Amino acid sequence: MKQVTIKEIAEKTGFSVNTVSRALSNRGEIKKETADLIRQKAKEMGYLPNLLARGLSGKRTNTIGLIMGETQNPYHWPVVGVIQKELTRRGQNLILANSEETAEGLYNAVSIMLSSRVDGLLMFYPDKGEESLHLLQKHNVPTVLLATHSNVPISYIEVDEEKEGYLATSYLLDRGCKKIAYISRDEDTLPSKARQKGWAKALKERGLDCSAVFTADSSLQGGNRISASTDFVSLGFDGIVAYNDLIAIGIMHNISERGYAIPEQISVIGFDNISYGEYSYPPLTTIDVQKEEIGRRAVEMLMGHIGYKTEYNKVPFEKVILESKLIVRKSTR
Amino acid sequence: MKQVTIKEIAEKTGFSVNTVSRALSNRGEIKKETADLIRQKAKEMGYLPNLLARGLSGKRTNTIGLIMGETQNPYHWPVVGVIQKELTRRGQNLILANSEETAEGLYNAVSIMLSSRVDGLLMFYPDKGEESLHLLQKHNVPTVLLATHSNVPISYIEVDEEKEGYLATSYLLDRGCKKIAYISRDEDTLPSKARQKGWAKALKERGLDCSAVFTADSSLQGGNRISASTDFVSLGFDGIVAYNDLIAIGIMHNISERGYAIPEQISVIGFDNISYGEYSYPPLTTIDVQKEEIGRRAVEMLMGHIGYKTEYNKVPFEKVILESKLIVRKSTR
DNA sequence: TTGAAAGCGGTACCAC
DNA sequence: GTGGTACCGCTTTCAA
Repeated sequence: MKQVTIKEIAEKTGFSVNTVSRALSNRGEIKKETADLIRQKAKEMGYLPNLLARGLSGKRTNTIGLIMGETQNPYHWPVVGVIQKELTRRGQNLILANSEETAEGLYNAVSIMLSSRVDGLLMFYPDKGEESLHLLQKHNVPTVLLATHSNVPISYIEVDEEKEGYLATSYLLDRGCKKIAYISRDEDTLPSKARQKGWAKALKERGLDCSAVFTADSSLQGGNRISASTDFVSLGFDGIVAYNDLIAIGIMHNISERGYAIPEQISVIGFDNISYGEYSYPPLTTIDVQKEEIGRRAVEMLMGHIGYKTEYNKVPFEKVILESKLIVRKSTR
Repeated sequence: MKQVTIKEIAEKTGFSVNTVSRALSNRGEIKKETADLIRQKAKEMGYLPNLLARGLSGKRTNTIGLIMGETQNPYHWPVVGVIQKELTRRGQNLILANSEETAEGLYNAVSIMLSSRVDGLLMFYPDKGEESLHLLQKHNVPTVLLATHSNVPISYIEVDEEKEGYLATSYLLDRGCKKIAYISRDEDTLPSKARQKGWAKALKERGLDCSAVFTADSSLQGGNRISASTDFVSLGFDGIVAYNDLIAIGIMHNISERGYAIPEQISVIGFDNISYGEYSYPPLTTIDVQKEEIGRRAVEMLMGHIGYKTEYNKVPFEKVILESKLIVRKSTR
């Protein structure tokens, strides 16, 4: 079907395109009856605004870009879910792209967003590809980083991962663990390093050795694999701090398969509090990151920045650090 | 930063906007040196095409819409993942919207897609809101439904859920189960009904009663809850066919907590083969739906339809039914 | 092979 | 309050 345009509505109603335009975007001075009549007619004709045209001529596109990385990590979805909801609620549309977790992929994704003339951008930043961030800055696009920060002054909502690592490790220590390994993620990312740092700090405080660092893919399989190739229990470990829940659950699976008892012989703790953790075997003790809150705050902050930008033509720098808390379940003694 | 336009490039290079346009979208006749020179200059100036303008004047937007429902169901993630990858590979952009799983939400989502002038649409159809589908038809937008079908002639990729239900139930029966319950999802959706039908068919074939239908939310919690309020084992059930893996895992969790042994006292089987299933306790026997394949085929089909439409100005109707297969793990005897 | 000019569907500014 | 009109940035005839 040929799309109905405001011009056609103008012809049918006898008003000018200008008047029709204002009636349909309820803006500017216009008599109420005129507006009602036009809207009525528009509805009848099945009019749907052309967002491309609107975005091209207007100052804003009412479109926000979201760049994801690991689509398969359950951690991200609750964040994406609230972002979607919050944006819809505010009448903003959403364009999605993926960084493929490479610098090049990120650059492409950012370029697409820029080309799409998004009003603002939300991204899970894979802490590589600073040039992408510079590009963003150059184009002056309001951006909020989700659950990370960068060296470039771009706003972000994040969590204090080092503190999380410290919190988790201290808990294991308090419960009597003596030899605790840290499982980092494959590509050493900022959050993984930060949690490791917190882990090391807690161990050092008690005069313990902090060299037992292993590496796994950020996935259930990754956890399973590292445990399959490394028999933590027989190596004398009685505690494992895994970079995230996915890895932790993978490890637990393998440890149980080997016939060891969790938490009696070894405690396992993860991070993120993904929904599945409550249903793993045993239910996973973890550090809860306020995922929904990250999404909500990020959208709020972004909208604020967009407003600020349209007013003063510069985008502010702002940051928020959210508190995480321990969720004790059954994988730790 | 002010965006660079082709007009500016035209001024700098001394060519006309037309020539620049063709050089940048490598289209039409143009001397190679001219093109190279223009592209070079464009790069230098940091030119990024304005997709809004391009979409407005051209025939296509190179943008595909994706409408999701349950963002939180892991079942969807791999599908979305490949869709994203496949679209990126083909230079297509992605707009995301959510139906909130209501007819109204779906209608809004579809409207946004139409307003965004997407070339094509992919959707997880929550089998309600036929009017949304009619709207789509009216606007002649190529659409492929993911993992469902509808009464409206719109193309789809789906699985034969009834057959799946039959397959799962028959397996339990073959392994000696005598009394098998079906857990449907809260809102009786098409796939849930279809699997139930298959379950009933298998039972009837053996002259068994098929009235034991319970209902749960499509979530881990939902499964846990129904099992918490209904002690299946003490009611004499020795088998459970759950609408999906999420519910199945939730139920297993609760059954284990009650102190019953799976599969010795009761077998549990799910559908979808989500990644958690391999790591649940016990590892879940399930029916594998080819999730990546659904995404891949859907994109392929959609692109085909878009091409067809630009040529003949009508969108074809096509359907694909994918085979599912049993994955035996440890939750069934 | 290249250029001029007319849209694409809206918005916004300036008259009336 | 309403209408005329010049754009927004790009593609697409049609000429040259």
